Amino acid sequence: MTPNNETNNVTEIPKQYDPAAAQEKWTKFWDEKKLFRYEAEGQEQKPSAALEKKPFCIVIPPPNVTGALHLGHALNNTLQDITIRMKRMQGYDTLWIPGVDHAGIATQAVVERRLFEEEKLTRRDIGREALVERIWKWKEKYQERIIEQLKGMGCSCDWSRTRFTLDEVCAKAVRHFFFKLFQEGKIYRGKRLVNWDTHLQTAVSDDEVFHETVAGNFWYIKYPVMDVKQGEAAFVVVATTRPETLLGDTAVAVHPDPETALNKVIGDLKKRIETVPEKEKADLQSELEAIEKRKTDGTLDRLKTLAQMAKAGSKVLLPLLGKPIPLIADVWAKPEKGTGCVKITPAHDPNDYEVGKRNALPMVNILNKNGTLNENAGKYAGLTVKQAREKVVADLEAEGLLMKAEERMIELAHSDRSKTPIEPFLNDQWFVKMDELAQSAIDSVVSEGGLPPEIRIFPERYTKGYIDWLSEKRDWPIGRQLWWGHRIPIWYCKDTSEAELQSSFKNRNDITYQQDEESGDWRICSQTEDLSPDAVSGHKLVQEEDVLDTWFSSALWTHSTLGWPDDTPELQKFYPTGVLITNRDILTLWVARMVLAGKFNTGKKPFNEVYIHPKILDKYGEGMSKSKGNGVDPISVIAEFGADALRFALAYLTTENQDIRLTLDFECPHCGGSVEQTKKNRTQPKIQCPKCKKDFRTQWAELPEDKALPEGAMVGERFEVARNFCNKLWNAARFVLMNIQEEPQGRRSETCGLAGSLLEDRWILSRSATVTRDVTAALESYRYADAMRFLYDFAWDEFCSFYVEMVKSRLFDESQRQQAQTVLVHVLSSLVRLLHPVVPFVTEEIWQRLREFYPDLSVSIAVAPYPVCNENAINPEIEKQFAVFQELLRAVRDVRASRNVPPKTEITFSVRCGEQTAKLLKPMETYFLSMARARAVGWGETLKPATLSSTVPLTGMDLYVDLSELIDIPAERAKLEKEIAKLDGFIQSKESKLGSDFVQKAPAAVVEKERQSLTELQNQRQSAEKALHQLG
RNA sequence: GGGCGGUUAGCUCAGUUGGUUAGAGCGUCUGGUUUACACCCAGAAGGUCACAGGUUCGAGUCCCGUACCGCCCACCA
Repeated sequence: MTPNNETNNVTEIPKQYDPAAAQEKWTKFWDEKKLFRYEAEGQEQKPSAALEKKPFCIVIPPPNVTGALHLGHALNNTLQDITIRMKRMQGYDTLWIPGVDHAGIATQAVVERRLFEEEKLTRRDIGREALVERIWKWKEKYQERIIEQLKGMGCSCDWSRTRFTLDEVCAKAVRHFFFKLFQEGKIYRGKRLVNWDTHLQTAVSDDEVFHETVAGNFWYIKYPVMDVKQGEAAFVVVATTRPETLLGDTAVAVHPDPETALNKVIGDLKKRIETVPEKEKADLQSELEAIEKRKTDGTLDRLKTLAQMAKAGSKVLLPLLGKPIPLIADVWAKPEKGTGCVKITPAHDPNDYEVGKRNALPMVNILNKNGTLNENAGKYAGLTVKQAREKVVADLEAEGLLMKAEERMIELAHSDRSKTPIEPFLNDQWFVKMDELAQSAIDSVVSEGGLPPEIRIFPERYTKGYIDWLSEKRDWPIGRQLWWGHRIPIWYCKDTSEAELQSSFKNRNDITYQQDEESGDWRICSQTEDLSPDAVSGHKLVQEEDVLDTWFSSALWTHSTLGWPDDTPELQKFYPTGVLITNRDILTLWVARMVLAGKFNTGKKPFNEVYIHPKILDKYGEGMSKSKGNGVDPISVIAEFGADALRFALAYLTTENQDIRLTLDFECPHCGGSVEQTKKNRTQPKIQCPKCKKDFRTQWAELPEDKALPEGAMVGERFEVARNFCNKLWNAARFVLMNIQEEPQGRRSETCGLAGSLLEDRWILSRSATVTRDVTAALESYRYADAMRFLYDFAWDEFCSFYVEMVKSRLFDESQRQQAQTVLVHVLSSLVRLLHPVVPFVTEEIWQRLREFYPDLSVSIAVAPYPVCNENAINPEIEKQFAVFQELLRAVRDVRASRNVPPKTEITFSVRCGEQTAKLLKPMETYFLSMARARAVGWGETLKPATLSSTVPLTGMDLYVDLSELIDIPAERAKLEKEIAKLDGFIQSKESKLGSDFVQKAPAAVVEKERQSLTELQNQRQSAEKALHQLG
């Protein structure tokens, strides 16, 4: 019986794997079979406690609904899917919860920007409700898109549990969290300087601020001293880059003890100069000199006088406004900087704010929310900051109070959203006290008494940053001046009393309230329902306008998605979750807060492990982001290469300490030419192909005429490699399927029937077991690239290039066929199951075709048992023996290729070798014939080369290839001479090594190894020498 | 200013606790219609492991320094 008879449909297997078809088919199949769903209740056959599977849960780092996913997200989700699929196959009860994040600032900004671009409307034009409605629409659109992208990548999430950080389930958790914090006194109201975007009229976070160096000035301004006494200075001079802020000054400060402070700075600087590298010394030295000069040029004396005056209660006159303000002594004024005196503007500078608090200074806000100056600025009210600055400087000059102006480059903060300068602006703000909470999150990652920490972070080096950040224990500002988010569940009530509140809310344990010390107003927090304005009779309740920081809700993600605060079966089963897989820039903002919130709410850590993966960079080494335009849509890669290729490529590149650099280019859909992706064209909706001059569209196409153009795919070498690998696997499976059609032996166990005596069988089984062990270990410790390399090399170099090639002849031999099939199927089955977590579609396709022959295989590879390493099959001796065969085969092929033997010409060869080796290799003769078209004619210790043959000295053997008329004697001689020269080099270095201290000092085993190696080299040299003589 | 990572073949990257002659893919070159696969097969060329010092019998690997690239955090009257 020959393969490929007409009774079987395997001949229909296409030569090329078709990713699109497989993706569509198996996505649907998995969905229909509900393989990725976890059903908590209503299950017909509830497994007994003993049979209940161990739980393993991952919650997705919810992508922002600001836009579609790029390859960075693709990486993140691929790694999660690999992990969850492996766990599922290993028999865990798995749950991967998908979802998206409302991303307050970013999403509102995107929608607002669009509103303005398209309709020239601002949010104030349409109002809170209408804006929020629009953002919801945006969210619906992008959530759908994101979920589609995740599904397209093959993510095995339980889609029925998709969550959104603003949905009811999450909202409930947020309210409970806030209420609990408020009740325990961990939430308070304070002042905080925010980055005010005067264009968008919103506060933006530090992360959304970028600094740009602009040309500016350093102005020296004289503040006249009031009631000058004998020996006192008439002016205090301060230097500033922002003269207009003097309108909000409430003091001028000088250091209380400038001499000591200055000496300390000088001392520190001197110490540093000694330890610092040479090239930095010069700069520091001149800095030191400049500071030391202050002691002699009168600066210090003046500061000392001013310090005295400050202590005596001197006042200065605020220029332009003519307001008396105190001269104060405060350590914030550094005698080594500027003039040594500093103006204090508590409402517009974070440091000044602290000074203001310390010295009980008034805080004068001079800004309106739109960036113009307010009534506190006197005659400057109504001007923009820029206009005010010019006028202030002019007026100061006119009054003779401007001492000088220096030119200087200034780092100016700009809003990333509107690209306009940021104004620091002091605002009322809600805070969470971090002391205890932060400590609990630190404790979780610190190992004590040699025990592993509660939460392990991979790679370990990230633990430090996490701890350092938390150790600062800076209170967490949780309010945002936005409309998109969870509204802070606080209602203000004026002029009431505790008794009144008690009677209004009696028997309500979901209401709690506190009185503001300053204003006497009451703040009422409601855990569940929104309070109506007349909830307290005779008073009007007003809800807080601000919403909560996005991280406040995402901090709850691990338990809110599982149903907290309710004690759901899911929460009981899956919390703490297994691992959190995310990227490094949110380790603090998100991960740390999840730990502290999780512990605060549930008493338990939110996850056992955290894995931080690398960042995807473009060819310029820049991270992918929407704003830069270099974010590549995974779907466009999938369209070109398939989801499996995308996933394999990304996992293959996920190494421990290197970011992933991807060079991607456009492929012209018209001529197929490659168009380089540049910084310029990567944000354009359409591009003209430089070769065929035709236009194609990109992912940014919006206009109908652009969208009508064909899209240029994103191509990259790494994806090609991965696609080729998938295709290789596909074809290996195709070969196996074409050769197993007759009577299958039924489902075999992992080991039985495999104890064959053939070298190649035992070799591939040993290799398969080793790879199973190594891949599993690598994936379990998040070494994805290692795992991929093991699989790639095994599948391609060992299974395909050797085993499949060798097994061919046996498949045609009735007596050997069955054993060959058994091993072949066993190894393929292990291989596809090992690969399934990475390349789910192609492996499912193969699996389902295998099932046609082996019907008792699992219904889907997604729930098939993950291979377990059979330790008994691992045999290093066999692997060594096989390596001898490989060495010889390679040598024969090399002789053929380098001597230009025509491919069809059969050659003969003999091998001088020991009895053991001969016994080993003789049974392999058939493979030399099939794999190198070379016929073995002799094996033995005493063989000698024929005159017209090529000699290749190998490890413990010499290969003689009979070349007859093909021989080129001078060329052979040259080859041998070159070989001898090379060997001489090695021999010489070995001999000198063995003649040195090495022999005494190195471990005996290493020395012995070197001796053997030298002997081997000498033998080889001798063989080459002999062969040279033979040639005459 | 503090912290972290990187520098290995033309390109993109591996390289386990120090131990024979430093690996892969792509690209290049040679040859190939071998019945799984041209998204393939066989073979070859290509490296002062950034630079300088040290420890060691032995350094890509450990230590010190230098240069360059990248990231994070803080600060900047």
